[in-house]
Amino acid sequence: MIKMTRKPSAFELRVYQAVCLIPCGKVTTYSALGREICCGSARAVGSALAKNPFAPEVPCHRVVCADGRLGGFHGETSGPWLDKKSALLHGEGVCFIAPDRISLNASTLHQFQAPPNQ
DNA sequence: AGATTGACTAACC
DNA sequence: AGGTTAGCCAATC
Repeated sequence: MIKMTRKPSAFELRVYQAVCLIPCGKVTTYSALGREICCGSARAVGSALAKNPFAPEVPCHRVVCADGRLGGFHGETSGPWLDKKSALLHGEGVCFIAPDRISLNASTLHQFQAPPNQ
């Protein structure tokens, strides 16, 4: 049971909102998210998602590690939920290079900022 | 208020 | 190529 004794902080809400913007079939990394919203520490982002009070509302499964691994899901770094995360990403058209690894290509990674040059 | 942990990342060996 | 160490930011104890 995830602790939700308090309402999410502004920082966490920022993370949830950013994740919510990720379109289907694309993913983002904790660091990329952190850089976009505030700081650059993926830990803060991951920590926020770990509490994720908006489970199905926020497509937290679209957030993966910078290495291309899935990272965690439902507050667990391993388990049946991780399998679900991979299944969701695969179902959305994400390119997998391994059962637990996805291809972090420009087509797979979602960019928050619109392309500056085009 | 201080110390520890956490869905991370990059560097080093 | 794989395991360990150090760095970061915010939340929780």
